[in-house]
Amino acid sequence: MAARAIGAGKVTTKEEILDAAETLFAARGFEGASMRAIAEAAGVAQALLHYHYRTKEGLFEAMFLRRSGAINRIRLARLDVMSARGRPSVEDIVEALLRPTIEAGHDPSGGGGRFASLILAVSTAEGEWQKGLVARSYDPMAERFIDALMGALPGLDRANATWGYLFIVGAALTQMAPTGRADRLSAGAASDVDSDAMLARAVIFAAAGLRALAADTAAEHGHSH
Amino acid sequence: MAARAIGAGKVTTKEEILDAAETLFAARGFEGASMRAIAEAAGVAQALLHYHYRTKEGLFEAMFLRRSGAINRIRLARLDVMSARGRPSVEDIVEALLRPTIEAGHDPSGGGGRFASLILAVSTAEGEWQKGLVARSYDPMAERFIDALMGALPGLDRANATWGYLFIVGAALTQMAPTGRADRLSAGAASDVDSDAMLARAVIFAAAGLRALAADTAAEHGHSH
DNA sequence: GTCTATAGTTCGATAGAC
DNA sequence: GTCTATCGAACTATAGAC
Repeated sequence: MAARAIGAGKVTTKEEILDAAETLFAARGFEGASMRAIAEAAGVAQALLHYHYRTKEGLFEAMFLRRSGAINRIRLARLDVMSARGRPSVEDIVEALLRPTIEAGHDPSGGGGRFASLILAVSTAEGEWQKGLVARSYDPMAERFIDALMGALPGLDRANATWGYLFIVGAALTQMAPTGRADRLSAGAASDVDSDAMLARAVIFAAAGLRALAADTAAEHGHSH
Repeated sequence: MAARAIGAGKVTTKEEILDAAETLFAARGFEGASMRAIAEAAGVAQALLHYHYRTKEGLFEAMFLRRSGAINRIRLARLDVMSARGRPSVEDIVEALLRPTIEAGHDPSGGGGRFASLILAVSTAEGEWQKGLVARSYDPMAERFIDALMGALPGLDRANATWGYLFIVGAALTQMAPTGRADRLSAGAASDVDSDAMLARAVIFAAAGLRALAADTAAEHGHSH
């Protein structure tokens, strides 16, 4: 039925503009997507984009915060539910972290699985406003998940929990964009279209990696003290 | 003395253009970096870029293939040396895969640690010529490392070895770009400026993740047959 | 809130002198 | 091989009618 995953009520013009912006920014990058092309994709005049979002930068920020906010609310809600039931496992935490972004990719209104590319582009950009956007959007959520990882793995210190968190997000995000590389390199045995299979592997991979980092931390502390 | 890491002889104008292109493309992306800005950074007239590389796309390809070729030659040479001495460990394979890209980041002539962002941008771009560029540059090397991983971990099938390879590359590449996120999220306990510390963690994380994927493969085959 | 029209800038690429 | 000068197209953003 393809119900909208963001916003409950009627689809406004402002949201249609954000949808078009998300698709085009994800496909062509910030500089590669023009206001003209976004306006055309949204079926409105170009001047309307400036009326609603002032500048191209403003439009990008609004688009980015809408999607990242929706994803992070789901992530934290799942973490809260799990924590209320007792101490969650590493696997549960990793799944709560990764699955909402994958499911956002299934949302037909949005970038169609390409929001992951957008996050990567923004986080590696050099512009100050883009670094700030990443920090505002993701740091509070990231800190909560890093804390949760330390809670699930006694012996994992903050440095290793942070590395682990960043490794997991980097590993998963780079596989969410539909590049076709998995299919080609595995001769069809793995497919980046099958995001559920990817997620299952990522959880196994990440949980084992985190446990190894925790064991290494404990070993080092044992040696030096 | 900051000797050049690419090319042995005198620094030609063509190479100076490639150096400037690498820095600017990495910092601002393909559309964000203009031929004007690259020419100015290289200290030559803009028309000279077109004389040597025909189009902006041609310049980008030449720049990308120079650096990726240099990195991949080192990777494969290390893998060959290790393989000649016996069966290399998972840790050795992962280190041979990741360290050359980190060391390319130390090369003062190049993108200064930002070539990693460039690889991420190209691999997640939608353009056909960019996907083709990634395939030509990296697939043959990737296949050799996937084979090596399967050789080091009996029980790891091709699908899991491919996922593992892609997870490792994605996890490491996203941490090589100097975003400052590690410092901020860990309150200074981890730093993305210290690439050696990052590499040590990445090797531990990746090796454990791969072993877990191998164990899972074996368990599945045991169940279903 | 939405449109048409356009100002002002920057872009990739080429012509042609040296 | 390197330069200056410039063309034509595309860009962001705004003015002003409805």
